[in-house]
Amino acid sequence: MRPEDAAAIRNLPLFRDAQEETFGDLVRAGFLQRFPPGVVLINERDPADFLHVVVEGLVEMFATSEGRETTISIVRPVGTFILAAVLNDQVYLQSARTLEKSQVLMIPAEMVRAALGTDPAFARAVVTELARGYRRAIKEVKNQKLRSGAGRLANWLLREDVIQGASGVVNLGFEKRVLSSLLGMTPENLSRAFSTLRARGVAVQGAQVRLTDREGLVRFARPDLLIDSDE
Amino acid sequence: MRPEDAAAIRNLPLFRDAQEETFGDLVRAGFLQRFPPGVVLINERDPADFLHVVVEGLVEMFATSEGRETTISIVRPVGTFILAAVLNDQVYLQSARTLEKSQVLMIPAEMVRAALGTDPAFARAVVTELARGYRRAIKEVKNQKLRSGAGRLANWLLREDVIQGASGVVNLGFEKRVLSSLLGMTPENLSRAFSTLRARGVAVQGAQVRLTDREGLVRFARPDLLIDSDE
DNA sequence: CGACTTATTGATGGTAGTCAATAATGGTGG
DNA sequence: CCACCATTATTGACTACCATCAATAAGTCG
Repeated sequence: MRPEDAAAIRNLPLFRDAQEETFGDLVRAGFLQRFPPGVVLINERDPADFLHVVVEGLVEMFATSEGRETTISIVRPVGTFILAAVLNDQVYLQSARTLEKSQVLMIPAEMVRAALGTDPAFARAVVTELARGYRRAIKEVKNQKLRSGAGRLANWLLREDVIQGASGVVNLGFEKRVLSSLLGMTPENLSRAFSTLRARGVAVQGAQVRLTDREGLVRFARPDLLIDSDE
Repeated sequence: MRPEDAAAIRNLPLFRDAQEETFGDLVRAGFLQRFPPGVVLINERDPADFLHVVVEGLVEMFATSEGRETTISIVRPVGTFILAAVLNDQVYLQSARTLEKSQVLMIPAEMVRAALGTDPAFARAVVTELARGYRRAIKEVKNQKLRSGAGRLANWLLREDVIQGASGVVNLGFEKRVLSSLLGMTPENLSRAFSTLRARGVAVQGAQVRLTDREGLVRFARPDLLIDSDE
């Protein structure tokens, strides 16, 4: 692992306050692996063997049931996934696949659970991280139950614009097919939702989306801190 | 508080492994209050001041945005709510109101956070409980995104039947209006979903639902362990 | 370049939301 | 206990949103 990657992981909220020894143990026990795009890293229903940290690339968390599939979230560097399953020693609820060439650190679940007992600061960080994930999931339930497809897209665009520097140009980091699944609609419907937003100053050109009327889009989207904010 | 109530709370996964002292501190610092039906106990957007334990009665967790409202979950005795907001010292994402005459133990958030640091067993239980809540929320996202209204109703009925003793008779514990909101549809649509399920042996009579063709209902509902199971 | 995947657009059907009217239910006060 | 009233539940008609199917266009990658 490159030193700057180790530093980035160390700086994650989950590891920032951990003791040096705890962090060292976890990273030493972990495997850093490289994967090409499109590789399934974990399968729902499998027992949770590793905590995963996306060091580089892009990972899609998705779930299936009865032949249908939906994207739950996108994990960018440096982010972790499936902490909950690891902690309670359960099966994964979600599958994960790489969307790009990616580098993933895999830490044995047993090590994570052990560290919980020996490092109170780490335990506290785990609590914070879990609570954050829980609240994110509740927000997503609200997003799905209280908004239409176009509303979800509009709010996603506004949020993504801020994340990318509020330049008014959003770069979709992945295929529209994936975005549609993340937003809970079909690809066809996403196209139509984009058309609907054209009147609100949303101009799509390939993977680039220009927001030319932020005010108007906000009026339409009606962002809600209790759904769209990070905290 | 009646001794049997204290015992029931002590037996909650969240408190079962806590030290006697921790548990005593928390309960002594708490207020046990009685509320009539329809009282709003907490409001989304308010800072999280208390961890709530439903000792008796029934509490609806719900959320609003832009004039729309949806039920997120129903908390029965003995269950807790809004642990995540309490732990991270944040505002509530959900509101809570009593559906029946209820008795609620309110434990100051500060006490809970303090106990986290002094009682490792309690901290471990908090981690488990948070992970459980997180996974429940992810399952609800899957339920909403992967299933139709009638599918959600069918699976809810099957699950509720098991909870109530698998007698084939489900007693709705609250108004259909609330159930419809919990399942993510309008009351009118819930009525129609019940009609749809009549062909699958679902007979509604007021608050009682008789399942006369469990096999057929299962074939229609296609329950999924990764959505419908408790763990 | 050519084959394959992804994106868009149109046509159509189904699922769900809204509005309105009526029936059933439940709580309250007499 | 009953009558009354307010709320809830159901049903119908209509509309809006979304999924599916199909065809074409646009990218992408070997």
